[in-house]
Amino acid sequence: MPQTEEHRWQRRKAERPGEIIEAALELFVAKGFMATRLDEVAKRAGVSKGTLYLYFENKEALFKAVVETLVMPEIERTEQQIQAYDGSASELISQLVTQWWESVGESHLCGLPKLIISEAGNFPELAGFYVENVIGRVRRVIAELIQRGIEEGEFRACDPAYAARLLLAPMVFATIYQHSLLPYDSEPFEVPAYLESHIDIFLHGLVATTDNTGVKSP
Amino acid sequence: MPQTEEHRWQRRKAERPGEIIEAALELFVAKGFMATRLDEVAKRAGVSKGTLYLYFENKEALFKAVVETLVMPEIERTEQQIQAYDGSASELISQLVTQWWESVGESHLCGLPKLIISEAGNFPELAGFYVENVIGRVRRVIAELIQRGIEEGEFRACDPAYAARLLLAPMVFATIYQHSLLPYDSEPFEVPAYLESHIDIFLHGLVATTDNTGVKSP
Amino acid sequence: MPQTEEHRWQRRKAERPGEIIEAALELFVAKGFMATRLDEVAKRAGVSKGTLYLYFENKEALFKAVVETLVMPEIERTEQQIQAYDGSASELISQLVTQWWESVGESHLCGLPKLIISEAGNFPELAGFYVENVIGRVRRVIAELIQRGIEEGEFRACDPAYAARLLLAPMVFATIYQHSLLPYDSEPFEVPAYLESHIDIFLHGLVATTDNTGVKSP
Amino acid sequence: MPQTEEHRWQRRKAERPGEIIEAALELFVAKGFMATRLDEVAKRAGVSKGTLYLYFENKEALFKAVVETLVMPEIERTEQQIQAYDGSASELISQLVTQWWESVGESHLCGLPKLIISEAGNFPELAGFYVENVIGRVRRVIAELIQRGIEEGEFRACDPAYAARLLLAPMVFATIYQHSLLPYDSEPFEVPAYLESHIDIFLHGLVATTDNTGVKSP
DNA sequence: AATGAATGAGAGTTCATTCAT
DNA sequence: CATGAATGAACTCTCATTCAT
Repeated sequence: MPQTEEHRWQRRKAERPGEIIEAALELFVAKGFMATRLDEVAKRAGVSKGTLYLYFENKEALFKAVVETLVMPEIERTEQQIQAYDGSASELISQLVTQWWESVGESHLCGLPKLIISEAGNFPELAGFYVENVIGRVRRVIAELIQRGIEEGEFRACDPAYAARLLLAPMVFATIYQHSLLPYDSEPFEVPAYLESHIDIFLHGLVATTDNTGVKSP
Repeated sequence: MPQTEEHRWQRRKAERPGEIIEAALELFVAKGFMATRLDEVAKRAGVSKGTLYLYFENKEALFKAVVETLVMPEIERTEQQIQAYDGSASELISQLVTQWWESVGESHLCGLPKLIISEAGNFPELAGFYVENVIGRVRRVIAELIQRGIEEGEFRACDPAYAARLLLAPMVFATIYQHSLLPYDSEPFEVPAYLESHIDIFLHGLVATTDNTGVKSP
Repeated sequence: MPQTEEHRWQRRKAERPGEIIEAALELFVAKGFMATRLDEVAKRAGVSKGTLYLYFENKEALFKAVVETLVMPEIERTEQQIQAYDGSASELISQLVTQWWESVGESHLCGLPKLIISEAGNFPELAGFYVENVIGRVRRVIAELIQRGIEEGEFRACDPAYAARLLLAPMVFATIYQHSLLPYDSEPFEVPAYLESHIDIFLHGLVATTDNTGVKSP
Repeated sequence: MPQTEEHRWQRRKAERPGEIIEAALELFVAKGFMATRLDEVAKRAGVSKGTLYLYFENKEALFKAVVETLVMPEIERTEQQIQAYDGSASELISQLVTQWWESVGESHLCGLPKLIISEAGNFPELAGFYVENVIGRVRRVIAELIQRGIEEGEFRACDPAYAARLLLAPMVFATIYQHSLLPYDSEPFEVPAYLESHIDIFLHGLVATTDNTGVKSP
C-alpha cells in the first residue's frame, strides 16, 4: 500500500460526512424531509445505507447536520460582508442584495429556507436554532444598518426592525418560490431584475425626500 | 321519529366532507402532507379512518380537495374585492392590503400558501393549478392596477409585473412565516404594523416625485 | 294500495334470495369467492348491501346457499334422468353425457365445480357436503350402471368405481377448463365434439370384445 | 471467522428465494392466492414479512415467480421424457402416464394445476403463459404421438387433438382433485390404480379392432 | 470502517359487517 | 322490510434502523 493510496483513503474518510450532507441537502430540498429515502441519500453519496449510521445517529440528526453545517459559514460570510462594506447605507444595501444573489443564488444552499419552513413544525429545535442564529442575526444587522441610515438623515423615520423584514422578505421569498412553484409558472421570473426592482422601490421608499406626493405616512 | 332527528343524520352526510377537509387542512399545514397521519385526520374530524374513504379516494385526493375547496372561494372574493374598490391606485393598494389581512389573516386558510409551497414538488398538477388560478390571477390584477397608476402619472415608470410581485411577496411571506417559524421566534411580529410599514415604503417607493435623493433608478 | 301492487311486492320479497344467489353465483364463478365484493353482489342483485344480511348471515353463508340451492335440484334431476332411461348401459351413458351438456353446459351453474374446487381448502364443511351429496351420488349411480353392464356381459370386467370416475373426469374437467384457461387458449375446443370423442373412446374401451389387439389388460 | 460461517450466510442469500417460493406454493395451493397471507408465507419460509420484498416486488410477482420457477423445469423434463421413450404408441402412452405420476405425483409441484386454474381469471397473463407453454406443448406432443399411432394402423381413426385431451384430462383432474376435494372424500382413491384403469380403458378404446360390439362410432 | 441482508413497527387502504333510520 | 353511512380489523407494502460479517 503506497502512501498516496493511504492518503487518498484518509481524505475520503474525512470527506464522507460532507458528501453525505451534500447529497442529503439536494434530496431534502427537492422532495422534502419525509419523502426523501435514506436509500437514495446513500446511493447519491456513493455509500451504503449502513454507512450513514456511522456518521449520523438517525435521519433527524442528518437533517440537523445539513442545516447546521451549511448554514453557519453562510452567516459568518454575510456578517463579514456587511462589516467589510462602507459608504452610504443605500449603497450598502444595494450591493448586499446584488452580491447575496451572486454568491448563493444558484447554489443548492438556496433551497434551505423552503426546506426549513416546510419542516419547522416537525423540528421545533431546529426551527428555533434557525430563527435565532440565521434569520435573527441577519435581521438584526440589517436593522442596525437602516437605523444608522435614519440617524444620519439618509432615510426617513421608520421602524427599522420592520424595514429590515421588508428588505429581506422579497429576497427569501424569491428563493422559496424558486424551489417550489417557479417550475410550474409560465410567466418569466428573472431574479436579478426582480431584485433590482426591489432595491429601487425599497430605497426610493425609504430615503428622506421633500415629500410632495400626498402619500400618507401612517 | 321527529323530523329534526332525520335531519341531524342527513346534515352529517352533507357536512362530513367539510369537517374532514377542515381537519386535514389544519394538520397538513402544521405537519406537512407526508407527516400527517390519516388516523389523526380521522380523529380530529371525529370519524373513523374508513369514513375518510367514503368521501375521498385516497390521501392525495383529500389533499387536492383541501386546496381546491378552500382556494376557489378565496379567489372569487379577492377579485370581487378589487373590482369593488375605486379611488387612486395608492389608495386602492393600501386598502387592499389592510382588508386582505382583516379577512383572511387569522383564518386557517392562511396556512395554504405554506402548505402548497412545501408540497409543490410532490404534487406538480396541484402546483400548476395554484400558480395558474391563484397566484397568476392575483398578480395580473395587481399588475394592471399598477400599470394604470403609471399611465395616470401617479406612479413612477417601472416594470408593473415585478412591482406586483414585490407588493405581494411580503404579504405571502408573512403568512408563510406565521405558519412555520414565527412560533419559534422571540422577536415580536405584529402583522398589521408590518403591513403598514410595507404599504408605506412600497408606495413611497413607487409614487412619482421630484427626485432629489441621489438614489439611482436602474 | 291495490292488491296487485301488494302481490307484486310479495313476489319480489319471495324472489329476493334467489336473485341474490344468482348474482353471487355469477360473480363467485367469474372472480372467485374472496375476490368477489359484496358491494358488487348487491349491485348486481339490485339491492343494497345491508339487504344481503337480511337473507344471509354472512358471506360464507351466502356461498353455501349458492352451492346448496343450485346444486340440489341438479342432482335430483340427474338421478331422475338416469332412472328414467332404459336400454343398454352404453346407450344410457351416451345419452346421459350428451343430455347433461345440453342441459347445463351453457348455464352459470357449470362454473360451480371450478368454484368449489378452488375454495375447498377454505370451506371444509362445504367441500364435504359437495363430495358427499353431489360427486358421491353421481359417481355411485354411474358405478352401478357400469356394474350392471358388466354383469350383463355388455362391458368387460373392470373396477366400476374407477370406471365411473374416468367417465366423469373429462366431463367435469371440461367445465373447469371452460371457466378458467379456455379464454386464454388459442386452440379450438368444441365441447360437444370433445364429448363425442370421449364417449366413443370410453365405450369402445369398456365393451366386451374378442380381444385380438395385444393390449394388455392389467 | 471460518470460511463455513461466511458461506452459511452467503448460501442463505442464494437460497432465500427458493425457500420463499416453496412456502408460497404450498400456501397458494392450499388456500388460493387471495386467501394466502404474506405473514404466513414469511413465517413458513422462516423470514420476516419485509424480507419477502427484498426478493419479490409484491404478492403478484411472488405468484408469478412460483409458477414460472417451478413450471419451466417440469416442461423440459416432460418433453425429454417423451423423446427418450421408444416402442409402440400404446406402450409409450402407458409408460408415460405411469412414470409421470411416479415423478411428480407426490411433489408439491402437483398442486400447480389447481392453483393456476383457480387464479386464471385474476392473472390473465399468467394463464396465457401456462396455456401456451405448458398445456399446449404437452397436448401437441401427445397428439402427434396418437397421430403416428393412427397412421401406423395401431389406433383407430379419430381426432388426435381431442384424443390427446382425453388422455390428459383424467390425469390433470386427479392432481386437481387431490389438492382440493380428496381430503373430504371418504371413498378410497388410489391414483396408481385409477391411472391403470385409465390406460386400460383409453387404450382399449383407441386400438384398431375387429369391431363386433355394436357400439356406434360417431 | 463499511456493508447490505434482515427486520418489524407503522402507514395507507379495503371491505365484510353493523345499526340507526 | 330495506337502506347506506359508518365502522374497524386486517391486509399489503414501506422504510428507518440494526447487526453479523
